[in-house]
Amino acid sequence: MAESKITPRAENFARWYQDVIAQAELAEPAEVVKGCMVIRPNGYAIWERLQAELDRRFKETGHVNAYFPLLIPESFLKREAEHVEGFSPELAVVTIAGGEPLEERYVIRPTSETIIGHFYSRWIKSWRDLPLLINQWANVLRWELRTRLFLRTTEFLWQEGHTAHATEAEALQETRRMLDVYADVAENVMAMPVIRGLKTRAERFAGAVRSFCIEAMMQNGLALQAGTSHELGQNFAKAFEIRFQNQAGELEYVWQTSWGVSTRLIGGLIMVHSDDRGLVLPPKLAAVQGVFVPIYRNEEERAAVLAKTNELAQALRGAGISVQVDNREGTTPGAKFYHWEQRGIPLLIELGPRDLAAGNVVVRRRDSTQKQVHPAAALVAVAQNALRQMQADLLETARRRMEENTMLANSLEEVKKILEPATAEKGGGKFVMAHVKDDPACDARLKEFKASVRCIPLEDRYDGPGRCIITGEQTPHRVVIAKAY
RNA sequence: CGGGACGUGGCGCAGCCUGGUAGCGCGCUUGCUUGGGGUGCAAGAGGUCGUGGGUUCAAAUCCCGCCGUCCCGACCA
Repeated sequence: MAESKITPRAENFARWYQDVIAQAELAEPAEVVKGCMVIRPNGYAIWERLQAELDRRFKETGHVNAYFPLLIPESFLKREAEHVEGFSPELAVVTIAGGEPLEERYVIRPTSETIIGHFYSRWIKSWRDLPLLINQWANVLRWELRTRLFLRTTEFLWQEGHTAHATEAEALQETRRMLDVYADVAENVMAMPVIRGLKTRAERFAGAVRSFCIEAMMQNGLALQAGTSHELGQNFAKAFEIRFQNQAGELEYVWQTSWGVSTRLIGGLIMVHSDDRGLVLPPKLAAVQGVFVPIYRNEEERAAVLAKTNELAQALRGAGISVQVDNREGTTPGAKFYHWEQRGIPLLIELGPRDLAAGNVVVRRRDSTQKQVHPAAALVAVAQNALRQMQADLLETARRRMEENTMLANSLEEVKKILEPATAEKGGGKFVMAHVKDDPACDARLKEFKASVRCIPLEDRYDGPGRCIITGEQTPHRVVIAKAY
């Protein structure tokens, strides 16, 4: 905490981001393994809230949780050609165990398609076994060259859903359904607007037929892939011999999907909402939605103020709002205000002798600089309303920012010009909508100036055919181009 | 792996150029004080200066090696 009071983001966005994490006590770089992180209780509470929201939706869609091994025989990875090619550069491999070199090496899972495929081949025999809808909460490890807390760490926490279906149509439907679940959580829980889309062939998951994603815009205009849902076709089914007997008695390969979101979401949350005073948590994600700061000068006032504070806190809890009373001694109210602001608590509620005498409370929303005085008797309704409104406002603000920073371009030069000032600084980045063919050669051209096709949006507002700005060929869609994390 | 910077109490840094046996801010501990936006004062605890070697009467400081970290690029949820 101390002296660093959050670097103004305009000065250095990367530094600002790290400061928010530090001030809010969310995470630290691990000291033992390069590029890993220690998620502190404040950060983990956010993850638990996300888990709860996701799990609830998974249950509604009929998924069950299971767990598969951390170590995967290297030969499993090699069975799907594209998959191993895509992941081998970033694998950590176990070569020695029990004091001796292993005859077969194990990789630490970068994702679990292969080992789950291995078991699915044993579990699935009949059409009656389908669909198989399993989710796993796990840690995975990818030896990335560069890391950034939450956004790209060597080890990260995620959920990975792995499903098997009898038909291609059903698998596609599943892929889209889970993409919608992700968009729902991003927008309605995290208040982070996203664009649903399809990845280009160059960007799709190694081993997938098609990859769908949700893309979000950070406050500096850079893009963040916030979740993916893959249509795996029969690629892994063929590699792992996952077959079932259909109702006609014929043996068929299953159609699979996989989908995941990770602790990266927390990074996105920070970069979308937080400000120079620290973290900003949307009410639905805050484990603690409100904190009372009692104010008093002497024992008599202390007793009266604390009594009233506790009474109001109970009333809020009774209404389903999670609140805490900051009754620490030896810390001044001002210090407490800063403390909770940095940690993103949505509502700050002051109660002092003046309020007590007038029957009031002072309420401030984290996303506002204004204090508002309300009758204490109305606090429950005021708090409920404020939390609801704050949730809506955060989404609206972020959505407006994304729309205002999205522009159309009709040539590669225009794209380049729009993205040129894009640096790590606030407002530098943009989303550019342009016609680009789904062709690896086009992806390569954009890469020349560090941009990429983030997705081919599913929403139709930017839709419509046109000529590719690179090849001149007719393409059916405008795509989202941006610089990304 | 290329290009840059940096390793000094828990955190952030100064000291290094011009060698003389380590200092500041924050945090922490104790006491008083204060309390409606980071109270103030006082007294404390805490460091073999990343590491190995060299030069020297003497090295945080100069020289060489190694290790590690961060930033920029290639890779990527």
